[in-house]
Amino acid sequence: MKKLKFQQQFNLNYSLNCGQTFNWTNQDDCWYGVIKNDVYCLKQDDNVIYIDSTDSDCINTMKKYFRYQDNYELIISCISLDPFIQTAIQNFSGLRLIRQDPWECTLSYLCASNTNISNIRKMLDNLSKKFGNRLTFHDKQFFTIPSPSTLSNAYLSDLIKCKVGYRAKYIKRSAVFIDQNSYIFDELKIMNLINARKKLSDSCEMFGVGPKIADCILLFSHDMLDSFPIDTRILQTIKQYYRYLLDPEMYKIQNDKSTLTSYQYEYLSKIMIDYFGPYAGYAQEFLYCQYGLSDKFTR
DNA sequence: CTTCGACCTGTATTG
DNA sequence: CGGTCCAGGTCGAAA
Repeated sequence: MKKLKFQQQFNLNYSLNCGQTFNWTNQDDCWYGVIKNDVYCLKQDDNVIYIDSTDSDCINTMKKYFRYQDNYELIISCISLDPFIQTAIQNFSGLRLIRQDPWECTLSYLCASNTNISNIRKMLDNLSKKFGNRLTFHDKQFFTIPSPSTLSNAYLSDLIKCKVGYRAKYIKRSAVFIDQNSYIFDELKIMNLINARKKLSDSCEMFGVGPKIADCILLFSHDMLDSFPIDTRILQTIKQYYRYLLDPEMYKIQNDKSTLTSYQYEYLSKIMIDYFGPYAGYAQEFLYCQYGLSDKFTR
């Protein structure tokens, strides 16, 4: 059992359970999860997390994973721009962005289109059980996220058995592409958000990755903290609370159920990033959580 | 550029 | 108990 003390605010539950990452489970009063090829068991007490793991270097892994070096207070002060987000920040104080492995993140969000969080978890769980490596820890079984090369060799019919539906072909083709072009993730890291999003969603063979999922990949696994993924929740939030930021001439998103065109997406993204600034991604995460919370209360 | 429908699946909501 | 809708969107076709 090792300890990691955060100097600034940190909340393990919010950070692991807010829909950034999908392969942590709460068992026996402890968060269990797999990163790369190791199992981690995490508990929080005040600003200390207690770590039990198969990873001998788990402290450093956790520091990277939870963005230990981020100046949280500074980031919060940068994005605390209006009463609505201030409320969200208060409700979810200690929520942090997570730094995921790029392929794990890509696979997760390939599963995320047009579905809900519990289903995303199931899809990833099925994929890991069928194609990942089994790990044993605390007499429990865990499975690694399957590698690009494993999934590139998988039969489409076996992927479909994992209940991923029409996403199977996207997963297969993206796995083939990443397996053969793994340098792409390094290339993206030195690009700016706009170009990286364009590259991921348009110009490389990442089928199933549009602008929203590209933004998630860039925010959660490429350190692009300005990335502001716009999903249905965030779109509703913008419509309700940030409509005043929009140019009424540009804002023609009246019909509720229609999804954003890429042109509209890029416009809204630019507006929100201009507003929230270089840490817009943190703002997005608070707004995302706030929407889920208020949703529960109004039901 | 936009609009439209199709798309797997599981749960919740209707009637 | 069966239809229907919706959930962290994307793709391809059509005008």
